[in-house]
Amino acid sequence: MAAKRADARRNEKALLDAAAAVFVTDGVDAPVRRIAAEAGVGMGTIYRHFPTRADLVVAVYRHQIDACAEAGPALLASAESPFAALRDWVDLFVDFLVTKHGLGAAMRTDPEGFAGLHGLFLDRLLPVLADILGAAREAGEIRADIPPLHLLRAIGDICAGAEGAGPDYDARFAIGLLLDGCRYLG
Amino acid sequence: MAAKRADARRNEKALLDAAAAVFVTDGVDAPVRRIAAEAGVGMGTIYRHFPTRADLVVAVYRHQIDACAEAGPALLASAESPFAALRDWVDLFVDFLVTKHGLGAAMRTDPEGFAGLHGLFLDRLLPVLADILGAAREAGEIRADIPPLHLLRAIGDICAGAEGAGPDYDARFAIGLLLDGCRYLG
DNA sequence: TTGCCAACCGGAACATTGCTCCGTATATTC
DNA sequence: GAATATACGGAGCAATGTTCCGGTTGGCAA
Repeated sequence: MAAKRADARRNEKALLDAAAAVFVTDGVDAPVRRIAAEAGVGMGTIYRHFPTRADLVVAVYRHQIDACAEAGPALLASAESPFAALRDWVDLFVDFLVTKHGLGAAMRTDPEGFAGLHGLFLDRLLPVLADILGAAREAGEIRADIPPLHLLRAIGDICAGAEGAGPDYDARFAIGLLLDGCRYLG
Repeated sequence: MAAKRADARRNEKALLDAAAAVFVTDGVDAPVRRIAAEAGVGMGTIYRHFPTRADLVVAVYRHQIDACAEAGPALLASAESPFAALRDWVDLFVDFLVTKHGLGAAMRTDPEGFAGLHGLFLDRLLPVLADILGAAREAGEIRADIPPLHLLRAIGDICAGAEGAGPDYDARFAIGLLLDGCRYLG
């Protein structure tokens, strides 16, 4: 594992910065050429560093996902109850998602390509949500049969769909409904 | 309003049939050329009859949406309770959505273009859902503050996201959670 | 410091796809 | 059967993803 050349490292960082900026304004579907231009590099360079668009997306968002994951235990410790912690953490997750224009649609259009990002979500966030759900279940606040995967996906899908839904629609209401559904004991 | 020429009518029907077939196999994002080829017409013809892809999609799915809308009152009359009718009708809606590969992603990628389809959903389905929700509310089965639009969108988004989610994920579970959330009284 | 080579870069070139435009063909009418 | 309006087909343009290779440069050895 030889060290990369200095120009390679420089270009990689330039690409990450450029991609982060362009993703915010143009969404994750932004043309490759635009990202390359923003970074001041050629087409070849972007494909050499990030063979697929998903590789670039993963690299850009990885630390944000990590931050969300790491906030879980703290919320569980500080919140009034496990269910309150669940609400807080879901809020955090939603905050992350709503700024990612087109991410959901992109992941749906090209599921194979985004397997890496999908895996990142599952590896980092699913255990955190599972812990919080477990605590809430033990406290008797929610039903026993809520699979964390189902809750996580549904929240992600609702956020993805909320984009550009007009001002009279609030994704958080539907997500609140979902969480209330977890507490419906029948 | 002069009558269309015979060949024009024939081609329009050929296009609708071809589009319906191609949408099932390749999704609503299928290349225009493929649909034109399947119908045995040229590029110009498809764009003359259906200026935008959404026009074609709307034409293909309109009667399916109508059928779903018209089933609402019957379900409300025959089901055990308004909430049971709600569940039945949502099942119908989900059945419709899960076979429309890529529809959700397409509507998200190009919200303006699919305004027509979106309007169709709102015009035809929203009143039906509103009626059912109203009956359930009057029966005291659900909360009073559930906006039909929010429920409809959330269901659509979850279905859209469920596509290609792997065998260990069931969109209907999350949707059941959503409906249970409607009955959580607090 | 200088020279060499592997690593890296840039962008031209190709493939796919959405969409338009116009010369040609045909249905309809008289 | 001729005239006319309508419709058709597909070539062509633009945007974008992706690959490939000749040229360039950073890092190391002498």
